[in-house]
Amino acid sequence: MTYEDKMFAALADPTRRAIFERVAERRHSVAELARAIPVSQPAISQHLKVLKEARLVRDEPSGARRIYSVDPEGLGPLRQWLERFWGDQLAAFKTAVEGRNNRK
Amino acid sequence: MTYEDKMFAALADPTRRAIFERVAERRHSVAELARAIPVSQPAISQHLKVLKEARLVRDEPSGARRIYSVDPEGLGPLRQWLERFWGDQLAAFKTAVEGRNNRK
DNA sequence: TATCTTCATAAGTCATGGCTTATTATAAGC
DNA sequence: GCTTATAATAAGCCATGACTTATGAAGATA
Repeated sequence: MTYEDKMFAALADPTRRAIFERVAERRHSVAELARAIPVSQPAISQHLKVLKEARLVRDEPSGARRIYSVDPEGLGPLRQWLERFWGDQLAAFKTAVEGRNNRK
Repeated sequence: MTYEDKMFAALADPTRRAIFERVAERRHSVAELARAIPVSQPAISQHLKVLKEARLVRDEPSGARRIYSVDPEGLGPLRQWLERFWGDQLAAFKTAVEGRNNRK
């Protein structure tokens, strides 16, 4: 599975996106996330594992805790993917408008 | 389920992304997509339904065929979501670098 | 009208994924 | 050293989702 696949798959789950969004805001320990989000601690750990394998978050030990933070370059591939289509989309919009006009 | 949820879920599947990418390039009929992508025609239709409900593609009848094209504004929400984090990501990168420097 | 094409839907199968509880490992604090 | 806190992993459950074949509806073509 490519990283692109993993990234899209990781962001597909709402709970996991919620975790990512919190981590993006500021670094969190697992327990903090488990307190903030209504799923069990193991569920949080499992989601973090998926996010980590998609290179969206990093982790760092801090005593008994493990601090998760955003991988700074994590969303790069998503941005690149999006930009591949952004120009195309504008072009498509243009031709769509033109098509509508021609049809009249 | 919100449109944001639907959009991320729709883009999570590789086959469905492949369909979207082809449709983004140029408009396709269902049969064309079924010829190009190694799944059955019903599978294509099912994927297109998901993409349509996520507002990523539009369809238009053309005789017995049905032509699918990109919804010009379809990726807008994804772009907005991404931009929410892009600044944060750069900031996080900055603080990460600073943290590394301070630690030395 | 009869046939062929195109596409959507129905129904069923199978794998995956998100969740839980139970358990274990490691570090901190008394 | 013992207990408490933190987090990862294991095992199992259940819903969802991606696919298939079968079928039916609607338009094109003869």
